[in-house]
Amino acid sequence: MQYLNELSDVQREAVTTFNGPALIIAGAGSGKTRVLTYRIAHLLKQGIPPWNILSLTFTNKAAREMKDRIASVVGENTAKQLWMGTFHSMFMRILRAEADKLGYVNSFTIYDTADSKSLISSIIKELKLDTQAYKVGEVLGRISSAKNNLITPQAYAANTQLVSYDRQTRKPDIAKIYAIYAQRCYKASAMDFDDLLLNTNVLFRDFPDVLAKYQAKFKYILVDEYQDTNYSQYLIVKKLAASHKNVCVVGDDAQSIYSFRGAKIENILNFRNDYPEYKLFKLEQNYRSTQTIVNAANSVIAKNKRQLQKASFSANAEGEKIKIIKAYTDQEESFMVASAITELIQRDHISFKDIAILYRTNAQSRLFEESLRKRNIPYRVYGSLSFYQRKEIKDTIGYFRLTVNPNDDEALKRIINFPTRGIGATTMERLETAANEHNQSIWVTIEKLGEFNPGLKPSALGKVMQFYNLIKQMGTIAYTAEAYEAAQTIVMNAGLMKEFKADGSIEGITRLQNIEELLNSIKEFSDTQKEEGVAEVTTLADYLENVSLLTDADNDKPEDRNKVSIMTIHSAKGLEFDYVFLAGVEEELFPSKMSTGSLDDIEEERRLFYVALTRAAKQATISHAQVRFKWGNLTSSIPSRFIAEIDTDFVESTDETNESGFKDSTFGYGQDTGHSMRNNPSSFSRSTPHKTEHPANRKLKKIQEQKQSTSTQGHSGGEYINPDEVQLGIMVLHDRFGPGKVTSIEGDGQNRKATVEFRAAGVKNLLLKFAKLKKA
DNA sequence: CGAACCGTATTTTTT
DNA sequence: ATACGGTTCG
Repeated sequence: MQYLNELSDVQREAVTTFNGPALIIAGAGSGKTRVLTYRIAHLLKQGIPPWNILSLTFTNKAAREMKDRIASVVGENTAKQLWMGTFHSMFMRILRAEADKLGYVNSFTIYDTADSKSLISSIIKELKLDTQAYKVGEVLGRISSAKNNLITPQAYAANTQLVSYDRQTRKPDIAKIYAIYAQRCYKASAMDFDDLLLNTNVLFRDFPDVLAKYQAKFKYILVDEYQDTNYSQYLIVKKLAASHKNVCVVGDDAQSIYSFRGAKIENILNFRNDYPEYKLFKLEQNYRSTQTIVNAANSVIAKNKRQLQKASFSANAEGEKIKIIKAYTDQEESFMVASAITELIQRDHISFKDIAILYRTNAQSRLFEESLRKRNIPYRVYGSLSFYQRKEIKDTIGYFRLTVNPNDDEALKRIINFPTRGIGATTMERLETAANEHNQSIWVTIEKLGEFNPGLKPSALGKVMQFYNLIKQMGTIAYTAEAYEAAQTIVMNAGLMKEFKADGSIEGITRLQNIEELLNSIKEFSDTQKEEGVAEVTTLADYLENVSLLTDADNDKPEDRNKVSIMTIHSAKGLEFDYVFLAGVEEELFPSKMSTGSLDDIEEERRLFYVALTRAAKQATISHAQVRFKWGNLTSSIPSRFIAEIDTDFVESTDETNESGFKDSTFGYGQDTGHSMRNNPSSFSRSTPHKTEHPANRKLKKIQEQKQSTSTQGHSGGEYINPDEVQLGIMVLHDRFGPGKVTSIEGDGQNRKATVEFRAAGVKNLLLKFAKLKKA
């Protein structure tokens, strides 16, 4: 039991006490993963067969890494027989085995968010509802949260609270949409992400013998990130553990950041009620971060009301204080962060892989990409647009999906006219109407054209039949042929290669490369399957099962191993980096504008901030900008309240920094608001964010107003700028410290772009902003 | 039916 | 700004 020596006392206790319910409260960096892996290794060493252990993680990546670590203790052969993965992937596996009981084919499709949205959008149009009132994302959100709380369409319609809420928000027909949506998914033999959990609950509820089977199978259950489980997940675990109660949950209430997805922090708070005989283990020592970082993070999270008692501490070096980068604009922020990274690399010889830039929203990634690229710093962006969400990949996979499950209407609608084969809107509308009338998929409708009689024109009919035969002929190979060959054949026969090759543009070439990458990944997948002896022949159907739940983070390429990581804080959960740059820490961005409504929302944002800080092992740097481009407009921002909430002992203070951690000497908008920031620094931090408009912004707005009014040209030298007068070197667009100088003009006539350079006080002379000038 | 054009909404976070 | 959806013209 060599591994037991590598653990602290509490950790060892948590590893070796393996019977009965256990709650492990694991603060950030407390060696949680280590405890989980050793606990499982320990179970295996006790002679528990791996297939009796169910271990649920938050991401595929976490599962993979944990499996590897367990393999190094107990051997690969044992480790790979563990049931270890995300809730979604594990219960998908069970649902595929039991699909017939719920009336699905076992090759059922997984609808991703895009599929769900597209289906909901067509239902809204079908019902002739106001698309302004019924926003697809919102409707999906309502449906999703209903599902996560195990509320069926019938139950939804009968739930007075939900219905009256919908009525109040002028969306009385959500129940109806939900019902149709569920029905359509069902007839397409498709499940969305939430269905994987919902249907598992249905399965366990309606088939007690099936539940009993899995209860007996999974003698030991472990759940990671328990604070981020939703009701649906909670209930699955509860049911499975009901007889033996060997359930070990690990989590940290301070890191609960997924309530928008239905996660219930109560699950971890209420564990003691469900299992009164539970044992509690508190892992409070942070082995990851410096004392400064841990103390700083603690000082912020202390502001939250709802939390379990826990004293997180670090015995590591004190470390450097948290740095604050105050930038004038978002562009400058990215520039300064890139400079700081360059310095780390050149002066301190830090590896790229030990550095991360974190932010609140994906949209912030672009500027950092640009500034890193300019300095030749290799980086990898996680999240944003995943490989699998690229159009060409979705189109190609659409063919695979349709051949595996022809009832997959969303796939069919996606590709029936791609590449274009003359099947247009009218034809599709007729087919869909007929399909809906008979409550069948579009595919079945095509098979029964004679019977359903959608009234297609002869020419359309011919084209539809041609498409039908194409897919039909591919259908057989999807289940029989080797995945890679099948994929290649389909890509060729569908005319996809021809379509992609025809486009010689840079983007077109990238698309082609992406398709090749997809095909390679299929080959890789079936090779691994063969090596592991999973199956003799890996079919396309097998591949699809695997790919449907993959995310961007799962697509790790070897060449990405030493790069700076750029990602949202949410995706950084569970990761750690020596140096963390936390960017865009401004009011309305972080905390998000959407989350400033209620105390609960703010507390979740604060937990998110806590997660962000505690990703850093050696040093955290926080940056914020005063002016940011948002929807093509300059908007001014004030530093986030969270910066002021950090105990000042842990924040680096420069002579320009006041006690709340902000420089007060740079850009105040005193002239506009009537009170200068310089005289009143506290108004910067705590008070409600007041909208002070940046002078440059005001000027820009005027230009836009002018653009819209066809009559006035504006007067030169006055408040308006006459586009015709914008020439190199002239001064336009005042900021507080004076006018900006036009340094370059691109394009001509209607679409000129002028680059205007400002000189901001105390800040280097580097601000570049442009105004798009159109002739009125 | 398809390409080109125009107007509008978009930004919270993800399995 | 950009991407998407809707409309219009060929």
